[in-house]
Amino acid sequence: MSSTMNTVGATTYERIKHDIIFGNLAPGAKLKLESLRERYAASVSTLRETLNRLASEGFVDAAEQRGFFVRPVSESDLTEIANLRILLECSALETSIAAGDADWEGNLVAAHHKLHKVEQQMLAGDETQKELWKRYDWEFHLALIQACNSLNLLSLHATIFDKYLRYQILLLTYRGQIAMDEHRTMFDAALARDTVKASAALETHIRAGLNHALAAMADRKTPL
Amino acid sequence: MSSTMNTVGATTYERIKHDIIFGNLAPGAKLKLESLRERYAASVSTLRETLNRLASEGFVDAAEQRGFFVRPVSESDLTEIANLRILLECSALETSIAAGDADWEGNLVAAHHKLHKVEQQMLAGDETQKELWKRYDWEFHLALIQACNSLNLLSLHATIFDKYLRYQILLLTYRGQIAMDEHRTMFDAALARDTVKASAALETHIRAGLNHALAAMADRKTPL
DNA sequence: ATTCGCAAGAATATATGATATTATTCATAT
DNA sequence: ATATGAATAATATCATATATTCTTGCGAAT
Repeated sequence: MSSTMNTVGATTYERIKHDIIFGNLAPGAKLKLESLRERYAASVSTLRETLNRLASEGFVDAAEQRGFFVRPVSESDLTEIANLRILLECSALETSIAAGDADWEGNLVAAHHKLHKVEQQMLAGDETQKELWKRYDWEFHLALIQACNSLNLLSLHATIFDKYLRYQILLLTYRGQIAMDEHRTMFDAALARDTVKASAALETHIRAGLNHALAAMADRKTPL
Repeated sequence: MSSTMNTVGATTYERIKHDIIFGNLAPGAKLKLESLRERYAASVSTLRETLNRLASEGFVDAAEQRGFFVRPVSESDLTEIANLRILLECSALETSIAAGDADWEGNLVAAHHKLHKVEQQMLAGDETQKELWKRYDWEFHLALIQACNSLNLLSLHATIFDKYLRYQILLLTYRGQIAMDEHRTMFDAALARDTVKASAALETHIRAGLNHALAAMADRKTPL
């Protein structure tokens, strides 16, 4: 997420991924290379590189000889993603709490502080902080599992988290005070090294977010 | 894995991935585009597409402006991969056993039969069947979790399985009779819908394979 | 009249070789 | 030994050529 991007490939990758997650590229939309070339000012070859990357991460569908499409959304897919996030993040959280050292604690305290602050602002009605909230939410969840000692796990989790985030953005679901309390519960349990409680709180947190999102998906007038 | 591949990109992807998993491209090796061009008879752009895909799956490391490398191997990486396989595959197995229908059972019986047959041949000293054994082992494990109702989970698992496979091939570890018995135990427990027993057997199976591979890695003269 | 089959043309995806950028190497000087 | 800088090698990017799929329109059959 660093702001200084060297190569064209890296920047267009970040931009397209961002546009998919934030709904600027609608679910199911055809990604015509010629249109993308104008929009992102990159050559076809460069675009194909990034689309192939995004395809293997699951943000894009690649149909042999027929081009690329933004991965569609569905209730079943959202449910799968949420369940996977629970599986991966709870597992990582448990090992992380068991292995975390002073640095881990310090980083976690900082991350929670920043998240808490922006959550209070949003609760007070300041909607302008949405981008920041999303970022601090991510950094808090990452800080929790950072000490899990598995780069492979962290990498898979990061992708799943982004997929989950897309649904959150798409459905504009912010759960306010409740989510804030859940974060606090996780934070306290993690610092107290209460693995079971922290993991349970995390599962509750994600499952509540899932139900909230599924409900929003159900009473949507416009189909996605 | 279909033998008929249309596009150059798809075939080179399969070939390079295969060569990494089967050690024809050594861990850590530099993947120079010009060399690959000769070896796989594809253009630079096409190769870059496949290398980017393989990079986001974790078979290749992409170093900004410095090219591509075969992902190195290490004991810690192997341990991470094995733990992830346990996490994903056990979870999938549990839901699959709970949800599997008659088709699932039928397919599972067939898969186990084929695996068992080739395992007996290998036990009798027929080393020529190694490729087939590897394939049937994969198909058996896939058949077990096929009914888990999560394409996202199956997709992640497939990648992890391949990474685990690379270590198995690299270290030439075949555990003979014991692995055969473990497969039988899982198979029986799955058909009997004994979720707990099946899951425990799977974890034992993977953990034993991990220890076997770690031991082989430790007493290796030639470093990887 | 409507559906189906099929060819010609348009649109699009795939693949290639050429060019521009960036890293690495190696000789030379401090 | 370290630093400097030209020569070399490799990567990143592009514009274009080739192959494939999609669309359209026409005619034949039901």
